[in-house]
Amino acid sequence: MPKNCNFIEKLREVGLRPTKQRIKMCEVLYNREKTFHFTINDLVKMLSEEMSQKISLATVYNTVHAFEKKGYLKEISIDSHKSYFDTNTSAHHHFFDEDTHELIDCDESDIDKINIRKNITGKKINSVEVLVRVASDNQNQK
Amino acid sequence: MPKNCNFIEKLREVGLRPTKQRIKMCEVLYNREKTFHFTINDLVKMLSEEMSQKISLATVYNTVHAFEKKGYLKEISIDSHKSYFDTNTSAHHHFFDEDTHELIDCDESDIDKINIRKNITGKKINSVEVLVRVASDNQNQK
DNA sequence: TCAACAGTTTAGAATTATTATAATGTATAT
DNA sequence: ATATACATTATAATAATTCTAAACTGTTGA
Repeated sequence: MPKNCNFIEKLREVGLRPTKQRIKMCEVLYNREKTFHFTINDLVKMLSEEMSQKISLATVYNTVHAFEKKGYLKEISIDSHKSYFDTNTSAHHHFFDEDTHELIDCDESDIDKINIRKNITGKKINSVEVLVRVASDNQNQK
Repeated sequence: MPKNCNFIEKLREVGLRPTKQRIKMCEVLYNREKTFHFTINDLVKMLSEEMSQKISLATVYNTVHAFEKKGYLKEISIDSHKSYFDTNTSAHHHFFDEDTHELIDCDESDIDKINIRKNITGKKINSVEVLVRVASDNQNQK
């Protein structure tokens, strides 16, 4: 698929140089049907599988954060030990499966709009995010 | 205040030995009007100020996690870089001030009850938590 | 009361995730 | 084509957390 041209343009639009590594990352992240969630570790694995030459860990970190800053990726805080990222950058909520450590998107229709009545003086709301933790029904429940 | 007896009993009830260090931690954490939020770092500082002898960092980690497992503390995920804990273990939501990195409790009345329409087969909901990120109104907004 | 044991604490080493550094490489505008 | 500014790389550094093994201390039962 010659989608790379799109990525080159996309990168250029937001002021990122379309380097080999960034284009490869775009392919891995965005050349797919659905958005998905990953940790840096996941991504490194995916990249090293897809690429002939290896990619530096530092580059993956830098590029992911560059993408995040530009709004290509969203970071999700669930677990203080790992950073999860989401290629779905729109405002949405998540389920987190505590058994498998898997993140699942909530559709907009899954949760009612959240109405916040409290106001912190001098502060504006940047985001409102719901995290629903789920686990297997029968076994241990925490 | 001779509240220590309560702590000794409380610890015993959940099967934790009432050692000097754990009792001290109970005092620092629960001998106060209001519940509060802290990071391990905060707690180490508070403890070293209050105690004559120093307490090992490893002990603080172990004991905090022991408390968490027993339901004395709740961990809150906000930031992948730091673990925040809350002495308020009831289900409630939070504001996070991105300027000061301060956590603020939501009263129950501040947010409507959240209704989740999606069901993950075979999984039960363990918790539903809302995090509202706020920041200064005028300056940078991310 | 006291010995023995199991659970705890401790300091420091190890681990893990992440970030900084400095040299080398490369995309871009001229 | 070339200079320059930005990227990438390997490695070192840092930060938070966990592990380890030895010393210590509540607890239990004699």
